[in-house]
Amino acid sequence: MVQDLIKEQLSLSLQKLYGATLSAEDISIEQTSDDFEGDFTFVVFPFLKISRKNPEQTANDIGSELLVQTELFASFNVIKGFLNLIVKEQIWLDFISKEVHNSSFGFIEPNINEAVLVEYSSPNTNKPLHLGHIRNNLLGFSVAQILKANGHKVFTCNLVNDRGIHICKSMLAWMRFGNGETPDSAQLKGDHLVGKYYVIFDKHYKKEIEDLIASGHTEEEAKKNAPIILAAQELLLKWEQNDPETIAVWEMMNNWVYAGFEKTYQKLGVQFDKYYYESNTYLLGKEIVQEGLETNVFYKKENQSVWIDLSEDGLDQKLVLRGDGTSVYITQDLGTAELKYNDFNCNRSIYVVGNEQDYHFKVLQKIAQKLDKPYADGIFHLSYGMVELPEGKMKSREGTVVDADDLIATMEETAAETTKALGKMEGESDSELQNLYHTIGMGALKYFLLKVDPKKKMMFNPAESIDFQGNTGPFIQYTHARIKSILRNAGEINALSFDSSKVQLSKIEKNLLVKLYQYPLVIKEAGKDLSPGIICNYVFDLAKAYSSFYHDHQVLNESNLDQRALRILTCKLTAQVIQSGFGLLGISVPEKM
RNA sequence: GGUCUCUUAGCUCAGCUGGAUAGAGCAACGGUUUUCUAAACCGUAGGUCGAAGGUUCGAGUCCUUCAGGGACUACCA
Repeated sequence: MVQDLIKEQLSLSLQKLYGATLSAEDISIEQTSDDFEGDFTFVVFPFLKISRKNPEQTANDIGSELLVQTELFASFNVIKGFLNLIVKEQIWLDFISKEVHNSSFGFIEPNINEAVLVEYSSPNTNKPLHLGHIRNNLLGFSVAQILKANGHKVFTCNLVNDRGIHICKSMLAWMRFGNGETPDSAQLKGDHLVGKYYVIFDKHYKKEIEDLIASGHTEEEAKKNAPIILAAQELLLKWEQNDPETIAVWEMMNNWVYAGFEKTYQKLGVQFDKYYYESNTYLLGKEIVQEGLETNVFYKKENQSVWIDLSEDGLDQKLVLRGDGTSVYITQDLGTAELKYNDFNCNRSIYVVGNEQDYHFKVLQKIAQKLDKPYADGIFHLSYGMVELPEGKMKSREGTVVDADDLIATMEETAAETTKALGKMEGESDSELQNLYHTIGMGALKYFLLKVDPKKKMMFNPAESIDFQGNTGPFIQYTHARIKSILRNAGEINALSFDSSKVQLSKIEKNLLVKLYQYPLVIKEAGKDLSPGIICNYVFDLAKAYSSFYHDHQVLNESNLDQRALRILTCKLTAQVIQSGFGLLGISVPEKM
């Protein structure tokens, strides 16, 4: 990369002028801001102590030295302590000639030794997926792609929370009020049907609480002693005792849900290398608890419950096993962590889980470290913020959720309406159009969710539908479609080349080439931060740079054939990078729209 | 109460390890199409970066305090 060459040269210059012994890695340069002329900027303020001259003089000295020393630069200018370097145009021209034929431009060579496991999605099986789950799924999928692009061997898994009191609630409601209803008989996706009974349960539960309070009980008592919640708890107990009838209902309803989830996953375009089910793994952690007791990492209280004291680490005392010997959440996670390590042997394990569980994962990692687990340091909680609605947080029980399937359908409808209104796709077949609507609708939704920094909570206002203009997925998809249209009309382009001495770069053209040039760095940065948002911002900038270029420059009608070839190749690489970048986000790009 | 986290334009968000005059999109206003897709392009307007101190040649970015939001702090998962 040019940046590296420049740093080396700067290191040499500083050595020569001031006797400074700085390696290239110690030197940082930045992109020159748009308001100034130049490609790269070197800030000299930190070096005034060794130059013992004023900022301008120092920058000029270094600039002059660089010009004699290397062929890289065309010129430089100095403003205050900022040395702006302009590299020779040939650099950019060589770059496009070379990379336009590289189909994996920007990707790092795979390295088998750097295996990473990404766990994401991890739904409960008592209700359908909502907008928050979509964010989780898209993040997990995208992060996995980004890590692959960074050369890691990546596995993905989904830990399904298929057991517990919440499922029993849906089961109980269905057993009491369902009259044998099935997804087929109700004409409802399985996950929605099960979710329906979760809501029914809650309705009855609330009613019973009200009645109890009316008859003189406190709210707390009422919540604990409502007959229906007691019945649900009894059902859980039966489940744990392997009662055949209970297990049968549980399996049936879970299978309904899985069939429903599968459809949603398909629409979202996510998939997993392996599914884990808590019903299979929830007992595993107990062995680890035993192990920790033997090494005195854990201790037992009088009532036989097992704890760990993390107060020295700034955390609290934490229960790891109940007095009756049943496991809690952390027990299961310890077991699952061990299992995942045995299955995949990854030195890094990323958990894509909401930030409400920050504390839980701190505890999990701490415990693993105290137990000297080889995977302890590799545990990483990719914590993302909640999606909030204008009226606050989403709550399934209260019905204030944006349902995943509904939202996807709405996005596709909007895409269809917009496409029809523009009337550019007349004459295409129905199946192609359906595909296109899906591509555009999902493009809008995915981009909308991924462009926000994962760590931050985000706002979604259902009343204002997701935009298709400006900084959006469809705008970038549209940019791609326009390029493809040019390329279709350009004829044979694979053998195309140009003579650099016969072309000239306008400011806009150069800007576009420089943007393309940055793609590999962007992939690295996104990989380091595990942030799809970085890719979004970059691809948007690229699309904008291209749109400017497209508006101001003719491609196919350019009479200078070398210039024409250069522009066609620039178009080609731009389309390639848009497609590649969007691929990292799980968004596809249409040929026409 | 304690721990963590967030606060940038009317709205939704960018702002890389501290660097030049804080940027986009939407919304508002104005302009651009006989020429490769106007889901586009160009422009105008919009800001004490929550507040106050501090560190630094330089702070939206680092530190402290405060204010306001959110999460967590269960023998729930």
